[in-house]
Amino acid sequence: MSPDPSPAAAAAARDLVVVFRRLRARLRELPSGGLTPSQTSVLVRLHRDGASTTTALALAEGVRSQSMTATLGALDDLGLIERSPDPDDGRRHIIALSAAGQAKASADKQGRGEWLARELDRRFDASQLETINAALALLGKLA
Amino acid sequence: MSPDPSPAAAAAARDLVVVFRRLRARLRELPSGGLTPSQTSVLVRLHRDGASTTTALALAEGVRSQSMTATLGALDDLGLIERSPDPDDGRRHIIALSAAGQAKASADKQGRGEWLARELDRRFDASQLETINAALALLGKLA
DNA sequence: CGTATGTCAGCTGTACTGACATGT
DNA sequence: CACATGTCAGTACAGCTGACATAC
Repeated sequence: MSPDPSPAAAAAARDLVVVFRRLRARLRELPSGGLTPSQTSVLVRLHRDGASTTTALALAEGVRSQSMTATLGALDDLGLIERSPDPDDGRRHIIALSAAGQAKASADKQGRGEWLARELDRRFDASQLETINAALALLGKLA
Repeated sequence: MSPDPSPAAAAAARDLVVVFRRLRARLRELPSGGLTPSQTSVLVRLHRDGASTTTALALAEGVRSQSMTATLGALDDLGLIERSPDPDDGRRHIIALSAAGQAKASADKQGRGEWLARELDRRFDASQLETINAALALLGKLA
């Protein structure tokens, strides 16, 4: 018989899922230039951090490599990335933005890819952003 | 040409999706008694807040009524809820836990339904929980 | 040989839109 | 009549596991 959770913890647990579900729905209805949310996320990451590999991208996004393969396949079909063999390790492929991918990532700064960051700046001041980042750091430890 | 987002906002935007994706994956691998996360969420809500209707539950969970219908259909098939017509309004159905649903919701306090709340209590102190709740309140305004 | 990388195929969960029957 | 409630059907997205080829 474990004790009941504190009201603060119960409220947080209750709100976490709902808040995030609503944020995702909000993101989904933004202009995206025909890309899905996960595709946009990878495109923006490549633009920000430069070329990478399937496994590294999967780790950064918090998904399995098989899931990342699917996302990269879609981006490849759209001609937004280029997969070239790593000269140092034949198992690896270097994932880099194509010229079209570069252009799309830049254009997307006005769209979904950067919407959340701009919105956070628009709605919140520095101390509120600090609260959000502190909370994210805490929640990151749970996973 | 909008200005680049602040570093704090960019970091928050970057981490938000990944942290939540990992939390969901963590939740998914917990003992669930055969229920999916969305089913558990509705079951726990009915147990906590009492009987409701399809539309009210959809609002509370932040989804469309059609999506809630699917979740309720699954719970109904499992015999965990009962849908009875509202005597005051023939369009509405009262959604209530069955005896089996009551039992399952109680048992689930040790499982997924309450895991997050217990974990929050275990890992964090009152001021950290306050930070998390403050951040969730802020993020809720975005959606 | 065992290990790591990447891919393909198939499955599940979740929410969506559109269309519809029914009751207020 | 317009409007609200709930349902069914079809679709999209995103993650998963298992199996496999290839390279270290």
